[in-house]
Amino acid sequence: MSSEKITVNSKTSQALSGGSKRSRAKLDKKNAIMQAALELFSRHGVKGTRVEKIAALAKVSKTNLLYYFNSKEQLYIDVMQRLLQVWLAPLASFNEEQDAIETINDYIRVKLELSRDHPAESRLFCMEMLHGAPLLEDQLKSPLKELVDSKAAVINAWIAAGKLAPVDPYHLIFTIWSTTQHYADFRVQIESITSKNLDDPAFFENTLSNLQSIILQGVRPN
Amino acid sequence: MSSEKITVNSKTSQALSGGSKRSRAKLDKKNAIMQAALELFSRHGVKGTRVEKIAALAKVSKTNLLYYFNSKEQLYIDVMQRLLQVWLAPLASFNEEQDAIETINDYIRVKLELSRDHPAESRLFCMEMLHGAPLLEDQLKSPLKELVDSKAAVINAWIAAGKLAPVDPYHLIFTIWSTTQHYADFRVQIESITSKNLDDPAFFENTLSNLQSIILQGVRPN
DNA sequence: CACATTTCAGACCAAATGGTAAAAAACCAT
DNA sequence: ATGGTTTTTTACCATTTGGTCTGAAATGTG
Repeated sequence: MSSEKITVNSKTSQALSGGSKRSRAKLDKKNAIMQAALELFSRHGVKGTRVEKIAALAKVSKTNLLYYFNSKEQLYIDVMQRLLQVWLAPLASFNEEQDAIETINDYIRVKLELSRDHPAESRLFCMEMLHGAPLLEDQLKSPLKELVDSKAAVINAWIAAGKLAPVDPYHLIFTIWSTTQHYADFRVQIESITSKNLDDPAFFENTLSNLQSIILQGVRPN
Repeated sequence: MSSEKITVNSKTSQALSGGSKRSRAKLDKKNAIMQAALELFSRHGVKGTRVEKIAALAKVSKTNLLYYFNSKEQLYIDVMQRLLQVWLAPLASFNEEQDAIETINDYIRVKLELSRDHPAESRLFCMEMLHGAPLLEDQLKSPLKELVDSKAAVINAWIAAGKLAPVDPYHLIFTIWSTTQHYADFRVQIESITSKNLDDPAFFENTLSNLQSIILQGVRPN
């Protein structure tokens, strides 16, 4: 009860007086905690992560963490909430007026950059999916479907205009999602097999051009 | 100690007298437990799964489960062990003498069938990857790399013979893995967006032909 | 600078849960 | 049947761990 009120108050004060010394430190700390939580949740799952470990990684005490977030579950929800914003943004750039091939190439690049720069987000999203995405039911169901539907319409328009080969837009989107995210989620496997990782710029470019080539041209000769 | 001996004895008796009433029931029970464990582990992770729940799903008592498997961790290891055999088998069919296009098409189909028929296996494998695959370090590192290396050589031979467009074989394999497994691991998302699932034969064939088309021909027109 | 308010850390608690001990039941060969 | 072996159950324990309580320290303000 009381702690809930505190959380509400803190958010309000942040929103109102964004620059005070206190609320600044508070915000920094919350961010540090969420970052640490994201890292650990995405590796070990929510159940597999001890609050103590998150606190240690964020360099705060366990009690202090619980002061900012009412419970581990609440922290998880907050982390997922923020994650979704980052995660669903890139797709919005699909636009009928743009060049089809270029847009797809760019999208593949952006998604692969996300895998390189935000692997924890990718893993956590993936893990939530494996769990059956219980708490994304509302978040995802309606808004995501509408977003994808609208982008599928764009792709269909490209196809109708002869800019793309006939393909089911949904499967194309799934293909781009899966191939790019794979490099974050299955990183250990990929490193084990190739002895490289996406942080190596050469490997990144090589990966990118191969994915673009496969998705655009395919592997059939000629 | 003593329980370990029991396990060894039981395995021996199974191997020697495969048909006795007891060892038969025992084997059935172990299978039921492993199946239940696979299902729950793949959804909630090892930490997120209570032994009691596994037992309930397998219709045995918790203690009885612990009688067959020394610990939850041991059960997990056994489940992963069995899973790996199923999981890595299909790749072995790649063969230089076979037709390149046909082999790849077949492989995509087999992998997609696995996603349809063994989604729990796919999820558990995926989850283990997200965790950093700690216990696959030895299981996977060397054998898998060698297997993939040898198949990459086959693909390179196909390319040299003009049967395939020039592509990095590793990225091609990763692409096939990621796209097909995606339909098991992100099932909820895919169902949410398309309102279909792989168990629908029409959707399965549609998915299959789209994946084959993208990977072989790409989406660039003409 | 003194007082009120916010923030923190260490001790502590209680529930959840993996695992054990020992007895009871089921089973099988002789 | 019966003696011994294997499987199952009942009762229980010990640890882990999310979360709270309390007193102290830091902080901001009139």
